[in-house]
Amino acid sequence: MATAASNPYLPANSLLSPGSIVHSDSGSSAVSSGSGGGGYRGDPSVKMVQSDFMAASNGGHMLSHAHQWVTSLPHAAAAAAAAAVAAAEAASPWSSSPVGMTASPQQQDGKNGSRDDLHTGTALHHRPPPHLGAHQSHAAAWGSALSGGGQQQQQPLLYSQQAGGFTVNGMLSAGAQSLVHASLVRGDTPDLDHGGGNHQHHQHHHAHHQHAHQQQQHHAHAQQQQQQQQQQHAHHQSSHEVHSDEDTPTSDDLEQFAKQFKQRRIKLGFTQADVGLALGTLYGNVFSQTTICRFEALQLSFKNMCKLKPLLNKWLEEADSTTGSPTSIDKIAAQGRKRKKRTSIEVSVKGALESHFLKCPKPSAQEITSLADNLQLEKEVVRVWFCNRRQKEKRMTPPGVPQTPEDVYSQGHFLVDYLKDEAGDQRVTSTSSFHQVILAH
DNA sequence: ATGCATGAGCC
DNA sequence: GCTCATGCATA
Repeated sequence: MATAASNPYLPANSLLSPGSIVHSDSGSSAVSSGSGGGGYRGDPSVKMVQSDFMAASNGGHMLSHAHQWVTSLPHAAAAAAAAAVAAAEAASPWSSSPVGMTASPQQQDGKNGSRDDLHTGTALHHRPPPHLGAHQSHAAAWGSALSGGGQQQQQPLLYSQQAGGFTVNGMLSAGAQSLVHASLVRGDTPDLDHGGGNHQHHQHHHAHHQHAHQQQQHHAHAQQQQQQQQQQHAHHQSSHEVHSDEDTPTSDDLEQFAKQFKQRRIKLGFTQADVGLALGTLYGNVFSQTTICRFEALQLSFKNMCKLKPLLNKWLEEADSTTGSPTSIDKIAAQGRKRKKRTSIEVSVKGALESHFLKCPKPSAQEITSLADNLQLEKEVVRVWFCNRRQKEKRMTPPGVPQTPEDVYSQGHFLVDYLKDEAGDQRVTSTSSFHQVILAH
């Protein structure tokens, strides 16, 4: 169905003057980031024409006409692929892991280690969280993170400034809570763990499983930092591993942590959004509900998970230590980032896209163009769709795959089938519990 | 919880 | 133009 044709977002920033700052390259765009421009939502003053924005932000290519954002597609030409879609949606090809320590996900590779503020608080990594008692079979780690060029980029640190006063210490500064307006503590009782639909708390056993080595042999890469030895040590400590925030966790660690994190978070009565904001006020990096959610669901890349874990871990510690303290949360105005209205792609069209994706995950510009033409979608929309589709496949947890063994069976088999991939990419994942279950099955 | 989108950095 | 981290908007 067509999305609203006109969508006047309200840019609060100074940018987007059709004639002044038309930059066609991303490199020079100083548009976003930094200097909280003020939320466009809260400032309904300016209106702009979408086409202008379009021309300015996307390499300057013009659309056929003004409101081309409308993406509707009447004919259901590719309805046949619908089934495939469903399947593919749920299945995410994982490769098996390289066991051992073949891969070492480097979070920020050396070349552009500009992201320092991440470690602002790393100094106080003290008490190891009381977690992890369940299982541990970190035989392998995800090797996925071996990017050829290592193009890690990091956020330009937005909103680091907080209006003096609204947040004391993120949201849980012990002792300071009194002066905080405890307005928004979710009224829910602090000891419900059904809260936001959290249901999977049981742990399953994993059989140690390590197979199919799939080493990354992209091209010669020589930058290597030592950071994975710790896990090997902890390996023979049959009780629980003791990883400090510095080392590289295994996928099991992450899985464990994510689960525990979610549990604690809910117990403490915080929403994902709260946490995201707290991280911002505590460490200078705000994160959205989306990100927290994806973290908990392991829907981020391994590298990304590794990067966020320390932050969340510290938040957890804080939160745990200040039990029962009401906290404050404030909205920090969203960035003045005018977005194109989300295009809603029809199911039938998605089906078509899916089938194409299965055949060719990386269509050429030309193919994209014709595909877009056939589906009557904007080329850019199609391009982005493929990008997102590819990205989705690289996540830790295949979308829709539940964490419980039972559920795994129901849709597990095709997980295995999709264990294919094109050449250059090795998103090696390894032993994640359910994966093993499937294979063992 | 997720789909579509933005943008930095790389090629 | 791609990847990757991330998020607004929405189902």
